[in-house]
Amino acid sequence: MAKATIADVAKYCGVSTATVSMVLTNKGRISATTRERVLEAVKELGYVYNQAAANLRHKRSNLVGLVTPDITNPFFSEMIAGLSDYLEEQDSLLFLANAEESVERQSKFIDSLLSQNAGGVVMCPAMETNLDFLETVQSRGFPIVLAVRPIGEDRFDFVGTNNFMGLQLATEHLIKKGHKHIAFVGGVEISKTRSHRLGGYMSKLMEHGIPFNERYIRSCSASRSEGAKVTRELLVQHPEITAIIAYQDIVAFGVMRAIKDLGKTVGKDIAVVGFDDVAESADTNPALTSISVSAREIGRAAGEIILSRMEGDKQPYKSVVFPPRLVVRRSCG
DNA sequence: CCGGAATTTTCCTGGGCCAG
DNA sequence: CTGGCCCAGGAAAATTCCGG
Repeated sequence: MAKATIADVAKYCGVSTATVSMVLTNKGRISATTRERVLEAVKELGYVYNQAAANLRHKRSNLVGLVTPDITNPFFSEMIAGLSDYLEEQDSLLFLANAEESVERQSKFIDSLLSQNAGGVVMCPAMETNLDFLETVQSRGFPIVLAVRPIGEDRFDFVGTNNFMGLQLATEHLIKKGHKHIAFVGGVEISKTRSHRLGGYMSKLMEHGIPFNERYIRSCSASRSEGAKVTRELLVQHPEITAIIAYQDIVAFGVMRAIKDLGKTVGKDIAVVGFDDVAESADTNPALTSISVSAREIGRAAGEIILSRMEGDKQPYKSVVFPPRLVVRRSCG
């Protein structure tokens, strides 16, 4: 049995499809009796409003795509929660893609968004993303909002945080507590975000006349185990280190584990600061001091921009940058 | 009988029109 | 006026058509 359409409803109660449509959308002038009959027929036939057909008619779409490099990363989960909250409030729908840092998967996803008549996309672009491709897509009327990953802010709308400042806050905090041997663990070398954070770190060292030691800088992928592994090596080679700033909280969890494994105490022997202020960070033992970047807010703001672009907002590209905050917990003593 | 061309179907909307 | 219908219109798949 085929799905009921507006025509079935119309036939069932002896009116035209136009009338049914007007009842369903609360437009036009419909008598109360007709309205009731139509609604009853809808219930009787189990008719479900076909939004896709309506969008086709309107030449618009309520579908928004989201590309993330890693949905298992709690930072992105938070961001997605913010975005999907907002879209839901606005009766829009989210299409999610987990691109895993693959440029191919990313562009394939954009192709399917286009063919699904989606209205736009929020992207946390993969690290080697080709901006020309995105710009072409955008110039053909498919709005794109870049989020989190700071690349090409001047050619697209952007929502994110100030990574430079975030690491300045973290570094400053540790320096004020008297630390001189502060390491930086995590992130992958090609990441622009990482360079910004490193920049913030170095600027504060310099400001306080602390020599920069490149052996204190270690990269690793975004996982606990990697963070732990790298930290074990680091601490064995450099026992003078008294503080570690992790590129992100997940890595910080690994850092803390490694410190414990080496028989030292987090917050007493070695201070740890994370980045992202993921929910779990308040619950670790000791709780993790972290840089909060309001991932939810970033998600919401991205949603606001993409929907307004989809409605034809032609203003120049804008950047919304949420200032990071230092959240002090026990991991720094 | 084939392959490409033309038409219909699928869904819904809304301006304009018409009959009480 | 009021209440309701006609019909075009939009993309692509499904179907029909038609000349060779």
